[in-house]
Amino acid sequence: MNAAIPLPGQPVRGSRSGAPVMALLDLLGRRWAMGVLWTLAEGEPMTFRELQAACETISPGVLNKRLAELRQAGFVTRADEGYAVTPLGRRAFDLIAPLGAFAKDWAAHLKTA
Amino acid sequence: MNAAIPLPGQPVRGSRSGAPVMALLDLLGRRWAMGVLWTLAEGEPMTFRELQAACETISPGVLNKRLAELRQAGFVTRADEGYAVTPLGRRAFDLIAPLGAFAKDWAAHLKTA
DNA sequence: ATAATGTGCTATCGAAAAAGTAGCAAGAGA
DNA sequence: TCTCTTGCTACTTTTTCGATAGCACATTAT
Repeated sequence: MNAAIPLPGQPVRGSRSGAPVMALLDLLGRRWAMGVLWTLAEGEPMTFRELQAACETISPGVLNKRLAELRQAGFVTRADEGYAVTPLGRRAFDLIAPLGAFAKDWAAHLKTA
Repeated sequence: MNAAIPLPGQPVRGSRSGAPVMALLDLLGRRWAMGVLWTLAEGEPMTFRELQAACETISPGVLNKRLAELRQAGFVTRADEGYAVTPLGRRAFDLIAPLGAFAKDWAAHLKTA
């Protein structure tokens, strides 16, 4: 019934002791988690439906769940104008942002190989 | 029987056009994908069972599947001594490595808040 | 006042993925 | 040959996801 949100210090996937990085990987490794953060960071603030449309194929139930998790993790907040990333969430996004450029190299690499 | 692995240029979660970054987020956003890459990058080369033990709670079926995906994506190879990351996989790891330090800040932030 | 429309979700249900456990085939060593 | 290790595969249960329907509330239009 309850799906616990991975938090540092508690047993999570990959670590019974809840090593912070494993808790983070568990949280961000859930389907759509990084996609939502990525999309929101590029277009905040966004309403629920805007976010849903931007993600193209996400279902409302999953979006709602990911938003709840990201909010509890302190990465996202909800203001009057819609959802936005917190300063902490912005830092997280800044860390995964370079993946964009890398992904292009990766695509090129796959074509060659 | 075969679950397609996300590739740039093909429809993936978050993008019908297969934007490289979305394909990458789909691939790495699968359960355990980043954890396996992380663990392997820190201890390569590793045998199947070493990797399994290092991940503590992964099941062999999932590990096998993630390894197959990561190999097809060009991030991991299999040599005589065991599994290892490719130069491309190393680059990917280098990008997510800063998450380790960030995770500690995040843990501290959650305690304060 | 009433109806129509938009927003933010929640509910439901079948499908897919992951967790947990058993065990097998192949090779090494005793 | 018997045993042990390695690298998986198979199977069953549990969890998560995906897709769709639709409800409560607010706003605007008639």
